[in-house]
Amino acid sequence: MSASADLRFSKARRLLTAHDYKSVFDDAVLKVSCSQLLILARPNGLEGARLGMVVAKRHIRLATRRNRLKRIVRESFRHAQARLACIDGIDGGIDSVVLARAGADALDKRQLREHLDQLWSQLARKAQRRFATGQPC
RNA sequence: CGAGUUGGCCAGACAGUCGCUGCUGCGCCGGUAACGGCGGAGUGGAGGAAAGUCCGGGCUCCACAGGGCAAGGCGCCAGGUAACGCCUGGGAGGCGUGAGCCUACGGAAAGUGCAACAGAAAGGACACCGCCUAAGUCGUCUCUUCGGAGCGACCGGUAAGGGUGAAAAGGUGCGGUAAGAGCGCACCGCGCAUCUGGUAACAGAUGUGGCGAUGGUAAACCCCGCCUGGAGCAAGGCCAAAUAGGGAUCCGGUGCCGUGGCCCGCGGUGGAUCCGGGUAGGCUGCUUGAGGCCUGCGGUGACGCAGGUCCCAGAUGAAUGACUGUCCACGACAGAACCCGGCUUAUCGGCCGACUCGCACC
Repeated sequence: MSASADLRFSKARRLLTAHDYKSVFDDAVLKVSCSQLLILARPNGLEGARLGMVVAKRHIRLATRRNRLKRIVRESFRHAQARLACIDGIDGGIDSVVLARAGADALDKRQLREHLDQLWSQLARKAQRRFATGQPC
């Protein structure tokens, strides 16, 4: 099957351990954001993109709102992952961590999806500019 | 029909597509195997509060002879329960026309404390304005039938009335009296005794006391009775890379270093295996339970007993979502994290049962 048709989101597509998260935070060469969200990312050298999330209780108090936000982020990543899996100049996909800022739960789901889709496009373009110039990773 | 009380139930529905996760088959790959990975199928997948973490248990580890003290909690009576601060039934007091609702509801004749302002006085009544002048004393007063009478003062009596206050020392009425007073009586209240009903809380009746015995406050100290060891699933158990240091056994026909003039010896150093240790990580605990539903029986009820039947989340960077369409009442509060029983708080609406009041009609 082709990567572009793959909309699944198995465990191979997620950051699972504290190590995975730490390596993204320590080497976040890519960064895109809006007022409610921040995405840090780096190439992972693996086949396919991976997603992690940090939604702090400090910023979003209610568990229901946190769950809702995570679901929306996962869903948008699921649809956007093909763009992050094959980027010119990178051998493999990129790891991303989505951080929620205070007020992220004030957006409705449609607004959130729009913001996220924009951010994923920005991230793909940035990655392409950063690495397509021949700079090895 | 309207207004209300109370008990219980539901928590948008359906279809399609794309996803997540537990379980059970299937196929392929790796592996001696246990098992792991990938693909695909079927099937299960948040709540009435999952919440607050306020109580009570189970479970686990630690501690523990017994008794006392301290500290904290609870507090009408009886029952239910694994247990409770919960629930049920009953009593008492309060609220409501009523159905019903509310109550931290033990003790103030063991002690200590507290009560602003007002008021004379706030706790063994010491009376401010009043009321009274019977008994006693006095008078240079008035009258006199010469016995006294009146008036005034003193000595006193009193707690009816006024006023203050949240509260003023039983209440109301009649008698009584100089005026008054449980001083006497009737009824009510209160205390005590006996009897009756009730398991009891308590209620009723009768008698009795004469109420200066016993004002309030114990979510003030306190007293009495009962209860309570500590920590929590990051509990606890198992596997175990790495790494520090450790123990045992074996191996070189005994190397190297030290001690020494040299040999033996002694100490250190090497390799292998095993033990122990336990970090990262993984597994387990982890969902079959004081379990749900149905029927019958016992009980006013909470609930209990018996039989039948069902298996109904188990994630772990953390699963229930997204999109499209149709319909309607246009969808609130809100997300399991070891598990139960409660309480409390949040909440759009809807459904069912029982009962009360008002109006209309028969």
